[in-house]
Amino acid sequence: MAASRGSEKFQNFYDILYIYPENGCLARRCSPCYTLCRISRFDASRGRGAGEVMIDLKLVQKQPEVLAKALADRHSELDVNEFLSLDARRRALLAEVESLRNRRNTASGQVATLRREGKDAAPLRAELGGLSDRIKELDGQTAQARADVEAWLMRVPNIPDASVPVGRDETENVEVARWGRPRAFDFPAREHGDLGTALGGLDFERAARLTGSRFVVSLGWAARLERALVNFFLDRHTRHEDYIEVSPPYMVNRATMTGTGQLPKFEEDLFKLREWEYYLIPTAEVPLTNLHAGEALDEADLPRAYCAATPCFRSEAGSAGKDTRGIIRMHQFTKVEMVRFAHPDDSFNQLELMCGHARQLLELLELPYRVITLCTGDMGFGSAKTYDVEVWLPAQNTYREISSCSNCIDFQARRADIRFKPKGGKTAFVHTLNGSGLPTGRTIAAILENGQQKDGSVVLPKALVPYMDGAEVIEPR
RNA sequence: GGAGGGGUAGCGAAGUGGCCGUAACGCGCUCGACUCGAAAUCGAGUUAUCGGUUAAUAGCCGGUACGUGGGUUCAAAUCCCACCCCCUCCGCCA
Repeated sequence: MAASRGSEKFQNFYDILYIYPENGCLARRCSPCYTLCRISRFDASRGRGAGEVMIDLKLVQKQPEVLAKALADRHSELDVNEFLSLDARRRALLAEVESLRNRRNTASGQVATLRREGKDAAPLRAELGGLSDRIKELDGQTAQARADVEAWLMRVPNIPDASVPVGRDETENVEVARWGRPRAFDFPAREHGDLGTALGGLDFERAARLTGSRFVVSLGWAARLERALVNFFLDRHTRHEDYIEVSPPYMVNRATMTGTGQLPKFEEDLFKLREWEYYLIPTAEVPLTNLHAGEALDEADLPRAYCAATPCFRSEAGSAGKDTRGIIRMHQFTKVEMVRFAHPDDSFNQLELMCGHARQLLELLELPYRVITLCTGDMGFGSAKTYDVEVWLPAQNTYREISSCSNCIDFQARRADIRFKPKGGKTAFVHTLNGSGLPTGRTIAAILENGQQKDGSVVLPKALVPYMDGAEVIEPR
């Protein structure tokens, strides 16, 4: 299936990997990620690693360039050779300690036999005296070697799907769809921050006083509009689509953040509690995807869909000076998130479906948008394929991201240990998808800018009128 | 915060130092028998993972895993210590 989608550039790449054809999802199951990143399972509820590191090094030993290429397409700084030496050390230690254990186990069995027969086991016991200490010592070294390997693997990004264009940065993303026509203005379109402030709904000054920059206070119609949008979005997802509404924790532990890929690499993007090993969620994707961490779902339960409206907290480290006007980039914003758990054979269909759900919302809100496929250099860490939906913002005279829909395939499922049991087959990792549907802030920005009139009033989309107690227009005071 | 109970395979649950982790028993699942077909019934099968070997995620050999970590022991699901989570009751509290 991936082969038919595959770009020429990736064709070779995936052909190498067509090794495990039994499960019908060739490219994904054969991706280097599958063989490489069989990272230790951890029990999210307990917040620490519980399993063995699971690595199949053979493929990398034979084809180290496979992973190297994937990393290069991602512009990753990771060096495959570093991994190879780390893992070689791990395996050498493992072989040694395992043979010692074997010796101890057989000898212990002999002691038991001798005792049962009433013979003297003392000499044998004396011989085994120092064995456990030596094993303990080697165990420590092995655990460290394993941790080194694991730490390396946790920083390996997901492998791009064959259909993803190879590219350096956002300039090489590919537009795949466009809906609606940007309105022609017979007056200069005003920026949403100005409009919202003038209409008395947005207050940046007081927010800065309460907290700091990149926060906003919504008042009156703006607060009401935010609530209306949350209800409108959730109603669509739960009444017209198959999503189960969730109200999750807004702060989660370290294992949960690791499960979806925010940690260990992106700690600086997160707000962390000082006295607790808890983090504020940057998106509801984190609690929703981890909802089934450590579980094995019924195959019949797939696909399974959840949605949640939550605040999202982001430090926006590294974006100083970017989007300083308006409410495009806040430390806290409210977003409705969609998450889907899919069968590996079905996940790319589910991506199209879910992206369609996000697009539908914009169409109902009469907001022009376009859809782009992110290239390899612009994709998020955990994603194998991402569509960005971009809404038209007249004041910026451009399309801006309002939803990002990603298929993470088995990347997060492996980290969070989310599996399913196929009928008559071995348990396998599910595929996880997530998408915004939609954030309230950027949606309000788009509604204000696209619906503005010459007198500074804003016409609301018809779909929202019932959610706004019948109000059709936001009037200047 | 205090007292008590609990955490074992996909699920429930037995198991108090070696013959019990290819984990009793039950459910589920897979295959088969019976049946026109199904249900019911009967029979058989069914933990995961790491390392080695290998073309192999097939076999075979070995290791590990009974909430997590540590300790005692030749040997730990089992004994000891600490911690986490769940349940019941008490206290406090939005």
